[in-house]
Amino acid sequence: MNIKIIIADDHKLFINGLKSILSKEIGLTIIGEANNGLEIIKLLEKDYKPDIIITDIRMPIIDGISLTKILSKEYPNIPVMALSMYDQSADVIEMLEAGAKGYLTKVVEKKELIEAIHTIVKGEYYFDKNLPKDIKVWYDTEHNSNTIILTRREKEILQLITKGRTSIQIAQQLELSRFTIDTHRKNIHQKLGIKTNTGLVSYALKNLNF
Amino acid sequence: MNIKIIIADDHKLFINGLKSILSKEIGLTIIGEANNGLEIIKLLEKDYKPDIIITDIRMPIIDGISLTKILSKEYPNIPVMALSMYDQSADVIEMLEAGAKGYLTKVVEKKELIEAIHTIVKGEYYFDKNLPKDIKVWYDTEHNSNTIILTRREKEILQLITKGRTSIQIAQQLELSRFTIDTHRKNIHQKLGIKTNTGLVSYALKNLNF
DNA sequence: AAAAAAATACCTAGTATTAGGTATTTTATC
DNA sequence: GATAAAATACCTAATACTAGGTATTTTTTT
Repeated sequence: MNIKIIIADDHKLFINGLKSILSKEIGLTIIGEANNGLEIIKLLEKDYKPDIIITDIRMPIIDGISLTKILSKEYPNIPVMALSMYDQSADVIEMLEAGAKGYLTKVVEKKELIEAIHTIVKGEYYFDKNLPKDIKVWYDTEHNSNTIILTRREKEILQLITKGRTSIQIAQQLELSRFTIDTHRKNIHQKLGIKTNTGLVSYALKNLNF
Repeated sequence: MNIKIIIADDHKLFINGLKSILSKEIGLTIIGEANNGLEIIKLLEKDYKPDIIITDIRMPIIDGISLTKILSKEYPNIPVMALSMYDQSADVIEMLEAGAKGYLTKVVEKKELIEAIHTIVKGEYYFDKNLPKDIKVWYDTEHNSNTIILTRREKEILQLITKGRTSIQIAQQLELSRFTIDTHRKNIHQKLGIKTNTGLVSYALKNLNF
């Protein structure tokens, strides 16, 4: 499988370096590059279909964090990996909260970069080994990407959402309050990092057994 | 595959007859019966999961047409087949507009009944061969179950809906008015007989190539 | 038995979808 | 060139979802 990549960084030299590294790899193709977040969005609107977006955090016009927030809402199926100079927890956490699936600092070597890309495209997440290790713990408990950590109730409700039921219908069927269903919904959103109903259906049909 | 059936008819004798016929068939199980539409809904709320619902049109409390309207909205994945004494076009069309996937008159023989059940459970539709033949033509052009009769624009919009876009986002992307998108949405709803966003995603992922 | 996790319920406010219209313009097809 | 089909746009009102909370009870785990 050929992995299609878009890179965003305002340091053009860095993009060039990355391109020369990645273009030599079999199975990786850079289909687009951008110097800020807005350009990424424009590429996607032009129907570019990357398997992963690699982005810097600090960029003009639309920065990496804002970009990731937009992408994780509008293009939930395209994973974002941060590739940044900064390794402060605050940056990392902001990026991950925005929806990024991985975080590398620019000191990583080629091998780790490629491993990270493959890991993220597979649907898992990846953290730079140099990052403060509480980050991984935090992410695991907060998002938990791979193993489905939905509770029994949450799975039940997700299944009903997938079948097209509304919150009120689910509440009636399970003899619960509408508010309870909405709370579960929000928890599901948070756990899966998916914030829309349609995204949930899409996720459930692709990843779960229903 | 064992097909689970629920039957609704206010003629208890008829239900009994149907039961005795169907229960002898391998692969068919009647998991519930009801004497009116309301009872069907109650069964479903009790978590009965039929693969098909066979219903009469005229019934007390909630009639077959109202029932079908409710079901096609709340349980869009459970197909409804009408089994009725009446073969007037008006009845048939009302039933089909409500969302029924097939229509048999009670004069059909066992063989055709069983064929109809299998056909509908497969996701196709079925019409009694005795029905006025303009019905089938009407249904084909109106709903068109098998071939996708969505226009280019409609497909494009459905694809964006499946990706989790809102009407406003789609409007921005295609440089159209939000109202236009909503109109297309409604047309898609009507053509596919699916009235919810989640249902559309579900349909698109299962039946279309995206 | 205490702590943690899961499930429950409520609130407000904003945004989005659904359902019921009507109506004009553009593009294909006959 | 006429007709039909597709695409466009607008309106109102109701319903549903999303996002940000808080908070209690029940169940499980340690």
